[in-house]
Amino acid sequence: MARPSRFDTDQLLDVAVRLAVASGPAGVTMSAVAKEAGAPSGSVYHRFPGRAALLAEVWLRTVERFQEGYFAALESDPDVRRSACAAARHVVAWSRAHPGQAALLLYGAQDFGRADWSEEHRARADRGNDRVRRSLAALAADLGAEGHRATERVSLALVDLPLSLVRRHLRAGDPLPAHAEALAEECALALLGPP
Amino acid sequence: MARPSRFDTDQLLDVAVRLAVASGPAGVTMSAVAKEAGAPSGSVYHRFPGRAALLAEVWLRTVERFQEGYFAALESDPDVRRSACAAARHVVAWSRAHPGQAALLLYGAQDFGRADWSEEHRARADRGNDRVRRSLAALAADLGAEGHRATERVSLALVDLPLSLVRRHLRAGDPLPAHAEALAEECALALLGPP
DNA sequence: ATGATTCTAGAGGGGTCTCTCCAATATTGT
DNA sequence: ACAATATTGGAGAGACCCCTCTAGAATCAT
Repeated sequence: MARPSRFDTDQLLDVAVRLAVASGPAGVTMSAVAKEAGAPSGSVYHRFPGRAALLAEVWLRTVERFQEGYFAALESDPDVRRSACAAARHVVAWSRAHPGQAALLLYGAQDFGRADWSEEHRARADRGNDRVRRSLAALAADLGAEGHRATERVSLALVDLPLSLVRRHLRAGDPLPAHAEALAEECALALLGPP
Repeated sequence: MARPSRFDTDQLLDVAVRLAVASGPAGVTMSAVAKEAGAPSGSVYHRFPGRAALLAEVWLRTVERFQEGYFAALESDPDVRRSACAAARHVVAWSRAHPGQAALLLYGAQDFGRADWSEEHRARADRGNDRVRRSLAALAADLGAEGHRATERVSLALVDLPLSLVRRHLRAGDPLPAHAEALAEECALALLGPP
């Protein structure tokens, strides 16, 4: 029904990921993406109405890809503690498998200009965040510890701490060591407390 | 011996901190600092040879101010576990006392353009990092657990996890809750394992 | 073939930022 | 009073970036 595209959305987003890894979110400019993809700026603006939309899409695509497996891990086992371990491991394993996108995950939505996003993009981000929050609260409840504070501790164990482990190595430039998944699991179990 | 300065270094760095909190490291531009301080750009360039130097100074000043108390906490008690608790608490307490500078601490040197820093600035950053690494390794040894992996776990307990706790609240925009220090301490103890 | 549609292609305006440069100015030591 | 000096004050060049706009090319449906 029309001319075929030489530069499709995913391809441009891949370029954006590379640029963000190399120079941070600030390095993801419309002209940098165009140059790196070998495309004229017009093609980039044809796909994305502006820089804010590009940044939103690259962030949301990455987060949603990560969360897909994360949710699966969180409900992977009838034994809640085993699910928790799977979730902690998933953070590390996914980062190992996708080091570029993992580097993005270490930033926050704010670093990708959340304040300038469209209403839809913000809603999409909130949807994902809420889902994570609810899943972690449910897991905390299943562990027998309810309340805001217990959920906070579970979040630290299954999200922040594994991410910190990843950050520590990616920031230093070296790949994740072989024992990283095991370490994330041990730490998560220690934080969840005795059964 | 000369005309008195209307804009001294610390004053300009304070402005830089405010800008970084508001718009991230990318918002710390020479012209933004000048405008926010009510100074002409020439005055800013008189204090700092360029933007890289300004970013390095604002980052290093913040980190060094934080580390000052952190080292004291790490060696505050003959009982190693008590020192560890003090260190974990310090991260949260310092962030509570200095929310602006704490927001900077959640970034990394790379976000402040480390790649463009002078040799001196980089050496200064390395010196601080090495000192932290050594202190944590010594503490790990005192706990009876030696080796790379034990040090990594101690670092997670006494640096990354308390920082994650701070990040979680600052990113959301709310102040640190009253129980934050206690939570950091509990989590740190859980990660260090049984005595 | 023809028109409709989708996309490429890139020039250029308007803005911001970094950094340089020079004149003006206020203070101190003598 | 006067020279020395550290600093202010700001204009402006050059680079980069965001975005708009127009022209044309490639494809599909009829």
